[in-house]
Amino acid sequence: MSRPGPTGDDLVRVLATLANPHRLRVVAALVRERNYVSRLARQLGISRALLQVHLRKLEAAGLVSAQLELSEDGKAMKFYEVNQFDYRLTPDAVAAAEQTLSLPEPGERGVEEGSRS
Amino acid sequence: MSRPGPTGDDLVRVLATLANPHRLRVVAALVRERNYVSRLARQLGISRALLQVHLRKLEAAGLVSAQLELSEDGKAMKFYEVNQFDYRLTPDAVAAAEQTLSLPEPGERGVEEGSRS
DNA sequence: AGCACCTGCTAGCTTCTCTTGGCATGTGCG
DNA sequence: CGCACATGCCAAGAGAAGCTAGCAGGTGCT
Repeated sequence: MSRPGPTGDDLVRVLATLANPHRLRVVAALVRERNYVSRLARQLGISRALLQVHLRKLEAAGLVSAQLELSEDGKAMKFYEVNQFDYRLTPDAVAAAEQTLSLPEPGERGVEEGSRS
Repeated sequence: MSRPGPTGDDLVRVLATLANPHRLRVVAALVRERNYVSRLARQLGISRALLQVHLRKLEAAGLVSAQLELSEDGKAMKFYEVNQFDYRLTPDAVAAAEQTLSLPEPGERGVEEGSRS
């Protein structure tokens, strides 16, 4: 129950987002501690530009969220933290999500069978 | 407990594999019915070559498995079916998996802090 | 033989993702 | 002012993924 079941498209987006070592590390790091971009970048050992891209994707997928804050010494820092989420991957869940996928594109198929045998 | 918790790399592989509309449809189709390549391709409306690539990836990720069988009329057909799987995606699960990721690559970070403030 | 169906492989084009490097802005401090 | 640190954006190259088209082999039926 609980989740109304994510849209097929949503699921794909989330999976694609999480299917990356860097983003996995980012999420893990944010789970342990709320953090701001520059610091996070230093800790993870990656460039800010790169981190930002990943954070952007994570945010777009709804996995993390950010809020701009001012440090004591007046600098503006963007803090990120993970959102609560819980996706379950099972054959049935996949089958359910599949039904809410957007257009496969061209013509449909019904039962294109009926020839041999 | 149950699941020993998938390796970070495993998780990434599975997520990357499932993060694709076609593969999601393939899995969904196989959940409903065990099927062989050519027929599945027809039903999904995609080329065999393409389907094979996706099936290969799904198999590599351990999500489906195949077995070669002979139809009554002697033709060799490769049947695919979904494997039982159950991955859970939560912040903590991600944090746990992250620890078993292979080499981030270059130098580690410890506490590269310690400058300002 | 010719046709219908099954399987498998690959060269090659196209498209998307990742990642770097540079540049711009703003604030506080010596 | 110049330095350190924070944010943001973007052009461009490298590499990975997706997809098509074509060819190969094999079996059974008419």
